[in-house]
Amino acid sequence: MTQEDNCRKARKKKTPPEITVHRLPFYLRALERMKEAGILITSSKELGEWVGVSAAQIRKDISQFGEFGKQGTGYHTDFLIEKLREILKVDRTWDVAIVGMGDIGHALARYKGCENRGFRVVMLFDTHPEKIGQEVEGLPIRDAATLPEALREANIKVAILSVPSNEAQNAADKLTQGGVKAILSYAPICIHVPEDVRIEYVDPATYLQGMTYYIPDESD
Amino acid sequence: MTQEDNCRKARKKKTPPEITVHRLPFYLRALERMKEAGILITSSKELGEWVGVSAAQIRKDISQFGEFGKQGTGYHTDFLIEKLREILKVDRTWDVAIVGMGDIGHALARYKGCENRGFRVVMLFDTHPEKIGQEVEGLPIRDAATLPEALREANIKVAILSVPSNEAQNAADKLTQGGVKAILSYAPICIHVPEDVRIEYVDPATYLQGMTYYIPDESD
DNA sequence: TAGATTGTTAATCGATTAACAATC
DNA sequence: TAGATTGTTAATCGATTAACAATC
Repeated sequence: MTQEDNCRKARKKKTPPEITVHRLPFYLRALERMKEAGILITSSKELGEWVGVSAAQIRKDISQFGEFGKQGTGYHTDFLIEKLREILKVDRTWDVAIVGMGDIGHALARYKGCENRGFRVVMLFDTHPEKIGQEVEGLPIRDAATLPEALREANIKVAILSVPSNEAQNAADKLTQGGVKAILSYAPICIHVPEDVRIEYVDPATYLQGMTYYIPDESD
Repeated sequence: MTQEDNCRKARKKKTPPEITVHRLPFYLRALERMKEAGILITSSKELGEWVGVSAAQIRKDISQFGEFGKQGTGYHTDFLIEKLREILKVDRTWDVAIVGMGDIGHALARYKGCENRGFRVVMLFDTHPEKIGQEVEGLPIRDAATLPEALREANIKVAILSVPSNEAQNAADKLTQGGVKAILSYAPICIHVPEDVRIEYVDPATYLQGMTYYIPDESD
């Protein structure tokens, strides 16, 4: 396929749906585990089984971003990992700030699960005077009042928000003022951010409440 | 509307889509905050603004479960809160077990954000001998080998899974053996569970990776 | 070549939105 | 009564699945 063809295609194709982009990290993680397991080449069928998605869905999703497979063969695990990392922009390491050093904030500051997956916690913030100055994992907790400037200076684009609900909107405003473009919020409320800022919600209680609906009432 | 009408309707109506059920906890949380703010009556429009959803969506979602509003008036905040709690089955307190007492597990054991929202952490488990026996928030960390029996005895239906990826499937199997019907997993991999068990994934790195895609490359 | 699997198109399915009659 | 807002229906939009030609 020539460059011209690629161009024509890119023009014709719509931007990939958000729901597709959100599945990519799962594909990436499964492929990394496959690689660890020594699987060098895989198929949409096999990958689908690993991530709990249909083979057609996998192919459709991946093909939105290019032609990374080979007919009759499948996908080279290594190559697809590399491509997905590029697409998701986790072929680099993003510096991350945590705002709100309660239990969740503390845990995330210590958590190593985001390392090697594109993220590194580099700054911690809180508003409580008694917390400011304390160290967690070698990082000092800074005064949240200094947020926008500190983030801008350090060119931080990604933040985790783990403050109480009633402080969340205010803290998010400071984050966006500081140039943050992606926020992971542990507060169970809708936060309003500018168009070019993404926000995702991961409050555990919210998720649990969505599951108890399906638990049948006691009758066993 | 008569009881007969209600019955006929219930028969005709399909079971509410999962995506609707998953929005309900957000509605509930917003309504609780409205109540705190002294808002006694609200509308689909106002609630929609609080949760970032269209008014039509709100009405459609809520009407799946009954007629809780009044034309020309809106919804009584208190009444709708009560109804949503019943629907989501969080008008009671669910005992929760945490499996995997790493940083996330520790944080969730201490976290108070799930209380008053239908959940209470009552049991902690880990496989590491050096952790077993330790206390967190007054709860002993138990041997994960005793999982199925302990859960069944205590009639625990809800669990949080915060073990490393490679232990997640195994731990989930023990949970379902113990009668658990809802699992909140912090491991970034697809876990296979029986049909009557729900599982939700909340790995922070996975969510962050879905957002960095949208951050434009440096050019500012 | 025969078998396998992709990338893509068309068909199906489901969710959201718009509109409005019902009614408080 | 006039104004407002629900619950619901029909129209639109988008996502998933099925099927298959292309091709390794």
